[in-house]
Amino acid sequence: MAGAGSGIDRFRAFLRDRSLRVTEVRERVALAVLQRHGHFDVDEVVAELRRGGTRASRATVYRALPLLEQAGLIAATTGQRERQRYERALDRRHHDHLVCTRCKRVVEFEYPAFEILQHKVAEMYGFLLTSHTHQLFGLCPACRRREGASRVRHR
Amino acid sequence: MAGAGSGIDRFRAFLRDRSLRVTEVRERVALAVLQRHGHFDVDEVVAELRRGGTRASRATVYRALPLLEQAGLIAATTGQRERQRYERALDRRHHDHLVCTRCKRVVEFEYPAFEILQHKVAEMYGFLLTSHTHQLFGLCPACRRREGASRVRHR
DNA sequence: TCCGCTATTGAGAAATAGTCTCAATAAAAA
DNA sequence: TTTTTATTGAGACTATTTCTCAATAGCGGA
Ligand SMILES: [Zn+2]
Ligand SMILES: [Zn+2]
Ligand SMILES: [Zn+2]
Ligand SMILES: [Zn+2]
Repeated sequence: MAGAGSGIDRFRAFLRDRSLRVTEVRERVALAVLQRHGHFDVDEVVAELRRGGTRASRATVYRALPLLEQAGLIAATTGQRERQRYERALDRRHHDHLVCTRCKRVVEFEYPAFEILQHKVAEMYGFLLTSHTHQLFGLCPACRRREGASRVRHR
Repeated sequence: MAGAGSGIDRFRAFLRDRSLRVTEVRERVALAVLQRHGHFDVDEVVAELRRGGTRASRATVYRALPLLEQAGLIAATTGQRERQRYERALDRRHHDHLVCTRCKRVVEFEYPAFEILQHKVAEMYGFLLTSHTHQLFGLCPACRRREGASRVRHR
């Protein structure tokens, strides 16, 4: 298991790869999150940095975390925060959603195996399951095709 | 398949069950959402009502939708909107989360079948899967036990 | 049916979370 | 070292949701 050191290296490589700058603050944030054990949010990172004598602005941390995520150093544990939406449930079977991240198209899918496994997992940990969120994100067929053209996207 | 009528009845029963009042506005909101076909958000409901001559305040609709959800007339299609959180991903295997809605405890689980099925579903619809959110909500063992005592909770 | 109690409503204020602006700073290239 | 330009910080701003409180309206009992 590699430590924070190799994480930093990977992050630097990631930044250079897309001609982003390897900065003091970005490295501090990277070190801070790599030391963490559990789950954390933006302000916890800011606080951690401050404790270590680095005063980074919230905006900067907000900007850094997605980079660390893209570099594979951290993962978001809560989905993408968007406006709450609903749909009719009466007389409809439960289903989950496949969402195109480019055109926002939503496809509904019904796949009972998921629900069965979810209950199995809950049972395994003694939880009484009451609900779940399950959304798959990706590119829909149309956007996949279009994707070939619109290439690299520097920042 | 039962129409909006039986939905209203069910909603009334739900309200009476917990000594909540069956009001004009709540019924209007219920009717509005039961007519809907696809996904919708709060403001779309407000607009729909207004079109039908009912001027309900956004706050009221915000208050009514969770009731309709609890009554089983509608379902939220986006997870629970909460502050974004992260966790270290480097040198960790992917996992999803089981969250206790009472004490907020988080249990991590790793269950490869989910990821395999997710890819299968994506493929089925021609999507190129890039990420997902998958969280299970319920009561953890400790809170389940405690739940026996703390009963009905009137509003 | 009318009365009284209190839940619900409306309107806007407040809270919450995240993004944007822009002048100052600091990487990296030359 | 100089030049170029990405990044930073601080706070303003946006978007979404929740809260506050006076006015209104269900609902149970007389
Ligand atoms: Zn599901
Ligand atoms: Zn749906
Ligand atoms: Zn997963
Ligand atoms: Zn986790």
